[in-house]
Amino acid sequence: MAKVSFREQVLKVREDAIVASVNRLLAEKGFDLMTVDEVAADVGIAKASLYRHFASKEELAAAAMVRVLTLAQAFMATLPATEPTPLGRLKAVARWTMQLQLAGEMPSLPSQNSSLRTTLMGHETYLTRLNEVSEQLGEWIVQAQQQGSLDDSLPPELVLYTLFARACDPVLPVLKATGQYSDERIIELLLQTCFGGLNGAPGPTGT
Amino acid sequence: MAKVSFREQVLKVREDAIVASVNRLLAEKGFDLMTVDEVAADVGIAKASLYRHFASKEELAAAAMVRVLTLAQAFMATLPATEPTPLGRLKAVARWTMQLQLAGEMPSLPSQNSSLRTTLMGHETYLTRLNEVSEQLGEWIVQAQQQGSLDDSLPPELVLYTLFARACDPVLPVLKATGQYSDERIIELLLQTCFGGLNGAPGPTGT
DNA sequence: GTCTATATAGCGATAGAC
DNA sequence: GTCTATCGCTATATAGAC
Repeated sequence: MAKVSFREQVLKVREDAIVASVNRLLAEKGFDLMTVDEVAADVGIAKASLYRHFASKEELAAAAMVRVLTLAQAFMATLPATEPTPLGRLKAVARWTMQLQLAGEMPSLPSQNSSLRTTLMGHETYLTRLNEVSEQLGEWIVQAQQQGSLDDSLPPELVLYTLFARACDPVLPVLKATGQYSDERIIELLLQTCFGGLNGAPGPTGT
Repeated sequence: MAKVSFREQVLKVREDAIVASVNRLLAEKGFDLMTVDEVAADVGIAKASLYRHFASKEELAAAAMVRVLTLAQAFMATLPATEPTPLGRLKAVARWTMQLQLAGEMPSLPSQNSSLRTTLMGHETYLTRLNEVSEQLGEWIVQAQQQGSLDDSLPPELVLYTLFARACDPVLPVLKATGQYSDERIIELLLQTCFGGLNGAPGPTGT
């Protein structure tokens, strides 16, 4: 295992550079508009060389998703030390995803592209990472509901899906485009609408 | 003006059929994956005939958006008779958009496709309709905030964008795909998370 | 393993007959 | 105004030299 380490490390560095480019381009243009030629040009290699590392455009996107999920896992692992409450950790994760989006590093995949979904649903590493992240979040969600800091009338999976959806909420780029708000203010506003809702927390709920 | 009415009415019926097909296909596959060949096949005419009515694929999508916005306007015009409060009207609109999505008739446009955005930003009818709908919603938003039924610390435009975003929220199809919830339940859950937030209304806000 | 050059295919749009 | 047939372009993916 240590024998081929040098060549393999060089390879890994190259592939990391590729995935980083893919990640940025996915965030900037989305999967459908991103072309493999662009990726190759951005990395500075020929397209054919790219296909030596990844079998298809879909595999490139999957690698970028794995990268982001791994980053999320690393961030979540630090939270028990800084955030004492489950709700605090969930909000910290939501804030982290929004910061990623503001930084132009949140890959955006169309929910409808079937060839891409097929690849993702057959991609073991992606599924594993997604599962691990979901498990950890689900744990915190249930704990927050038990503490009464999250609405326990909501199915935990709905809360999970909502957090995933807010990670790529189109409201964020629209707010950003108005130029009226600082990045910090955008994040605070979106956290407010996500967790507190539009009604406002202490006010009336009904009607 | 009355002279050509018959031929023009025939034309209009044909075009309505085209736009209805486009609307359904946009909801089903999204703009990027929808092909003009499919539209022609769905309507039952040749592609060249389609291009006699609409200049481009982007114009087709714009027509579908105008259709939906017009339907929304018609629905909103009925609300003062049935919904006494501004918040009630906003919730009714949100519910209506979710029903449209559940019915498979909410066209989904990518927020990133630039050629499409260019066409939309130059499409007078679309811009007018969009403006009218936004104006009416904005009015109700401000009223609801004044009554204390919507959080008045949120910029009204943020509330507006949020309502637009929830109209095509990806959480809805995901919930639907689990098969665990009735359509009515899905709508209630999403209204709850949108207006009441994840925290739950009477509970603690901070942390 | 990286390159240049090319195969292959799908799609938006149009020509031209009727 | 509708059709069939086709153009022209772009993008994924691959062949083959080095």
